[in-house]
Amino acid sequence: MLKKENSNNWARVCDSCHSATCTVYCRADSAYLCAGCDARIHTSLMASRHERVWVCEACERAPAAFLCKADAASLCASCDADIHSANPLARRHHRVPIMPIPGTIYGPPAVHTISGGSMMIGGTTGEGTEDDGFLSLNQDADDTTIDEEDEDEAASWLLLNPPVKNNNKNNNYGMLFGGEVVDDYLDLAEYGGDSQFNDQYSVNQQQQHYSVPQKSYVEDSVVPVQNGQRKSLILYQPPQQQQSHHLNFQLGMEYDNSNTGYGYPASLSHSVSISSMDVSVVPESAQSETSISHPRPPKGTIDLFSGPPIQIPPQLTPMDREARVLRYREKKKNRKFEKTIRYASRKAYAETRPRIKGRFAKRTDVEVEVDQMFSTQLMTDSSYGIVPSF
DNA sequence: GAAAAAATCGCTGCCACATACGTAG
DNA sequence: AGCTACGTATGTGGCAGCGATTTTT
Repeated sequence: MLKKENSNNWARVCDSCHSATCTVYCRADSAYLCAGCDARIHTSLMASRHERVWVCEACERAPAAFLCKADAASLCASCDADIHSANPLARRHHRVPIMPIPGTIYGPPAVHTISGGSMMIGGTTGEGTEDDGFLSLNQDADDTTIDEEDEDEAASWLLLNPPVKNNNKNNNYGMLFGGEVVDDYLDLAEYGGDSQFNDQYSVNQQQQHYSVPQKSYVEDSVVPVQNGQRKSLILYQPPQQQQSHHLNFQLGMEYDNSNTGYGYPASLSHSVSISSMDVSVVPESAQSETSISHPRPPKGTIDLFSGPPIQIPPQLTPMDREARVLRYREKKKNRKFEKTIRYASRKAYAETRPRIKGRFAKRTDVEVEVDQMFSTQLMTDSSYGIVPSF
């Protein structure tokens, strides 16, 4: 909805080149700059310290004042007021004051000087990984937007703490270290299904290894909900776990908390809050695990979900944060959106099954006989049997 | 420009039944 | 421990229906 207004002819042009549409506003220079000019001007160390903010994505004429999480858009005060007073739904959009863009966003990565999750609000961190998109000069504005969203999404993960449901007195759940989230959060559904419970971190081990999932058929990734359900969960953290740990980061590696039997309780959900573009079809079992926001606790168990939300403030170091963002991006890149067929035999049967308006219909006796004859003949002709399940 | 209508899009539930899985004997 | 029988749960695809969103009038 914001983009409609972007197409107008009133977008402010770059004060430097006077040709391209501006994307950032430099407060030090009091200048609106396009991506190219901003990169050129602010690549030097001194200039990179200029405080800049994104230009409002709606009017493209004023510095952004707020970041709307729902729209993933930076908006000036005027547009923010207009857009978010339009209807009750819009009013509920979570907006935060926009933060200045740290360092140089187009050149080499800026040195991390900001710690903690709140640095993410502006949508940039100056990270310099090859694919993080911050950003080469050749990349266009769309890429910028995508990377903003990507970064913001990653940030939203980092800002949250994972739920830990304490129903096993011997487990530390492998989820928290010094108030921070261990792998399972960013590695949600790395292998899907039960396998996520195998992701473990060994406090006293320095070596890392992959936890081989027992059921590896679900490869889909799950983006965690940005707020709401998971936030409201109670975190438990054994005191000794708070002391220290090594975050032996390697891209794509799984941590191993071997002294945890299960990283997650089975009833814990990975709620999904993603756009329709990000929706991937997953097997029903996996889907159910990821879509039930508040599973009803079994009888005799304590409902840890019903209490007031308790949040432990994030204590991420910049290195931790960077590691997680990288891991998040890696996983996002490897996400699979195809539907995973677990049982080919069932697929084969479903495809041959008679339907009425798309629904499976009962087979008549004649159809059953014909089908049996057909399948028998096939077996004799080509040794065709039941499609093996996998 | 605003409002209403129409069109489009995306998600969800339903159905039957072979197969997987768990339990008891 | 291994086997069998039985009951229950799961997964599969295409369509209708619904709500949300976008486009047209």
